[in-house]
Amino acid sequence: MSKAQPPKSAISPTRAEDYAEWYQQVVRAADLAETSPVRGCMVIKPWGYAIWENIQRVLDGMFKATGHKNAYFPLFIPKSFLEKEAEHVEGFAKECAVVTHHRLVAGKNGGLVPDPEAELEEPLIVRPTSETIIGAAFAQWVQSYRDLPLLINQWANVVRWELRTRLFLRTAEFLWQEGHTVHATAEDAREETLRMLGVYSTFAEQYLAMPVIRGPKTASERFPGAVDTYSIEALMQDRKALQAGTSHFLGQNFSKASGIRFLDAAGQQQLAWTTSWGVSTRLVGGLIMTHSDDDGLVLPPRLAPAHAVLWPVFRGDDTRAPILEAIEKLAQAMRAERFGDRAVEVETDLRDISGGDKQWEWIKKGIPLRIEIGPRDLASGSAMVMRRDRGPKEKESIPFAELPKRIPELLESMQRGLFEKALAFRDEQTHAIDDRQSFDRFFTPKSADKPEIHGGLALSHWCGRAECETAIKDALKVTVRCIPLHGIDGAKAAERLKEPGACIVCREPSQERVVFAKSY
RNA sequence: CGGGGCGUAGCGCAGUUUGGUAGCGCGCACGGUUCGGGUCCGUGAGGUCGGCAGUUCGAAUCUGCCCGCCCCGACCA
Repeated sequence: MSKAQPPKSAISPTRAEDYAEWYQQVVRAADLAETSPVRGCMVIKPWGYAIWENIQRVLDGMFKATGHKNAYFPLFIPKSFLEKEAEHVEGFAKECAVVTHHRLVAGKNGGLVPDPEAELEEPLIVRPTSETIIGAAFAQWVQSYRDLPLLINQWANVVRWELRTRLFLRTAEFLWQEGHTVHATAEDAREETLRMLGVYSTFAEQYLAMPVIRGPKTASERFPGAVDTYSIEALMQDRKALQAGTSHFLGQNFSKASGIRFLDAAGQQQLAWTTSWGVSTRLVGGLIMTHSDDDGLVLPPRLAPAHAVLWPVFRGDDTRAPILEAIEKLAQAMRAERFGDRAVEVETDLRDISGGDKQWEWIKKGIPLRIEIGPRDLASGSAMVMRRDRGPKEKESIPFAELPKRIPELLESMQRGLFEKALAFRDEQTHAIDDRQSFDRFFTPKSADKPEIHGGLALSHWCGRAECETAIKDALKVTVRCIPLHGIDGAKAAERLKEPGACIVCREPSQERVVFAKSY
């Protein structure tokens, strides 16, 4: 075979060539997850799961800091529970896994079949979300206004029988947290809904380095059974929006369905007000699509499973021992430093494989810092430091004595740089569009057969009517992502929201712009 | 679930039209070589060709049914 030329990029195809395929290759090359023998379900591998663990750790701290406690509820939901809230049923019925038997027996042609004798009296649903089963518990727990607010979170897996799945972005089973709270008044519940939206938004921007727009969804995009649904929306590099977290004000719908009542200070029985909110392993997909490049995964340092990897470069046996010693010493010194809310985490890679392989493997895994020590470094008392947010061959020589102390600063600058880059990208792809013709052009690819990356966020006027929303969706597959609450960060787009105009479809008057985009 | 594509070694593929019982590259193991870099040479391990049934002396190859994956739609976090 002809001599293998190093490819121009470590991931093939590139983002521009085939974004969907690029995404899958990044996931694979970084060893984050793989498909499993179970339809629509993924195996999350250690490097990917460690990202999720970091997400969990940080969010869990934020939930506790806002007064929430963790609990755990059953995986199974009796069918009758799900039937209690009309809109909820309609929303989830079509994607539920159902358990009907509790025993298997040998079948006629070998193998196992459900025992007809062991059919359940009432089928159990594998939870697609837990409002109803948690509501039943809450009805018992809440008796008095003194029991409120009740602030509970659960870390769990849920199952939604999706027709088309993609690793992390949409899987049949996914991991998430779901917060469920009960309040004495509508105001308290609304405040909680927005508080948690704020927590998600802070987390997305400070940890995932993923700028988000927050605001309420339109009626058609609401969670089944919610009075109001709020979301954080992020823009991916293919210029499609990703709903990265949701927070719902459920009004009294689920209290009514589950009988969550309490006696107020005046001794009157009242229906409670509830909320729910959640983020899932989808955040990992969002992280990947926000920062990664044609060489693979790029990890924001705050959530990276490890911050740096050290490896030796040998040249002859006489330098071996002192280099290994220097590696170990430097790793220890680095581990004594802190970055954000945890110790600096360092891997050492002493595998006897070629330096090039090692280099590219860690690039594809997205580790923030790669550090190597060879004979020349040893002689000069320094190490070569390479950053994942710079070119693969850019190196900086830093003396051993200074390096550990500089790690937090380096990581911080990378974290900030990733956010700023993502923000600048979003700003570039965000446009105020006022006429339908420009709107259509914006969302129509030049090549129909093999659509190139196109579109972005359109800030346009909308009259608020569902039929105009549907018209856009049917024509262009573009939807209202949300109605921004606090404007949008980024210079150009910021001040264009709260101004009067005419609906992009029907030209009826509108008081503010909303965010339109194609989405995941 | 509709349209399209595809299932052959861990990964990427050839072989299927013209049936004769499996090959290439990468990866993996070992030896050497090289090494501030995705080395090069050699040796080797690894496959019930998605599954079941049929046609046939003989099936990766032909026929039927089923399963799964990917892309585009509908649905959705």
